[in-house]
Amino acid sequence: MSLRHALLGLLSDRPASGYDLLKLFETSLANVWPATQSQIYTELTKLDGTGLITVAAEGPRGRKEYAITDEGLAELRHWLTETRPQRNTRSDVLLRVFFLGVLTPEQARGYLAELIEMSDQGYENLRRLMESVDWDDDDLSVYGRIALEYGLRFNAMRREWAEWAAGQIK
Amino acid sequence: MSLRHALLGLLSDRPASGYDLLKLFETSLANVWPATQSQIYTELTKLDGTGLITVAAEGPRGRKEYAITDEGLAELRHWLTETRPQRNTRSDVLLRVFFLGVLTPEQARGYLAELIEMSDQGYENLRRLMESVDWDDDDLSVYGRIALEYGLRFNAMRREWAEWAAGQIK
DNA sequence: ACTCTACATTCCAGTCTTGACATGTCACCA
DNA sequence: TGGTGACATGTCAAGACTGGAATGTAGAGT
Repeated sequence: MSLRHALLGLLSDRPASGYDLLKLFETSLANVWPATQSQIYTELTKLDGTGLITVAAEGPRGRKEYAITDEGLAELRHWLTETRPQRNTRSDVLLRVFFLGVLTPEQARGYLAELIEMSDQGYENLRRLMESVDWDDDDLSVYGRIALEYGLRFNAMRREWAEWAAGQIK
Repeated sequence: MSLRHALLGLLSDRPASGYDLLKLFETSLANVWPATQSQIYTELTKLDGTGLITVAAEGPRGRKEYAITDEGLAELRHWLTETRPQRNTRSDVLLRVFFLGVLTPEQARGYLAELIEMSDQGYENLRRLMESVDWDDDDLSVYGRIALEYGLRFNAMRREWAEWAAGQIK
């Protein structure tokens, strides 16, 4: 259950409402840990209930601005330092590769060609994002840029692999 | 819901029991689409119910050997050719990177050092697997090797990225 | 005869996730 | 004043996933 920690992480930077957080998920975190609106609001209510966050202010339109508590920050630090990432990564993309044998070689190469295109687009999107953001020196900027670099390298790697793979067929 | 297609894919190679499939998931597919025993048996029952697979033979100890039907094979091909992979990939590893700012630089570098080690171990495990399997010319061998190569490149990429990232801190 | 391991399946409670539906408010502009 | 779009939250059903408990059989070795 890392959604909890994703929310704690975002709130550790600054207080925010559910709506704010939803926007943050749609932009910065979308590639790493997608979450829907209903999930976010549900989890915020739970976090509030367990005292890891608290309603710091209320605004117009029923806006509730949540802030992380000391307890929440401790939980976030604990997650970062004491627990190992081990979420089994599921890859829709790679799963299909295993079964390309049921298709014709042409179709299989077609699938890999789509992956190449997908990787190129992913790369381009991230490159544009990299340029559009004006990076500060604050923590989220530094580590956001590091995560973005990961995305760039990942897409480049996948592209090259898909090209190599297409050459392996038949 | 790709577990369904993972099972169809494995059964397209040869008939198998739930137990056989569980073993296959534990070995070959574990890195790509992990599934638990209860999930597999539940899904097999559903697939049998919708006619995509059928009980081809019964063996000792209540063993039920499932085989893919023509309808199932059609569904598998449809999934491979007509639907685009778009499963949002969740990355526990990368999510943490976003929030390393709440730690000290030393702790953050410590996390990246663990990622380096994790990547090295992943690489080594796959390299050993690559050597231990005696690869045939059949489809699952060809595409299994291609998927394995992906894993090797992925781990190498992640290692290099983590090294670079550690240098970016502070 | 006995025991142990691998084989083999079924069921369940609880949680996570998806994709809606429902409801209402504020600010701006025409 | 009326309409629109962004702001803002809450709830629900259905399906996916986790982790475990329960149950039993066949075969291989001692």
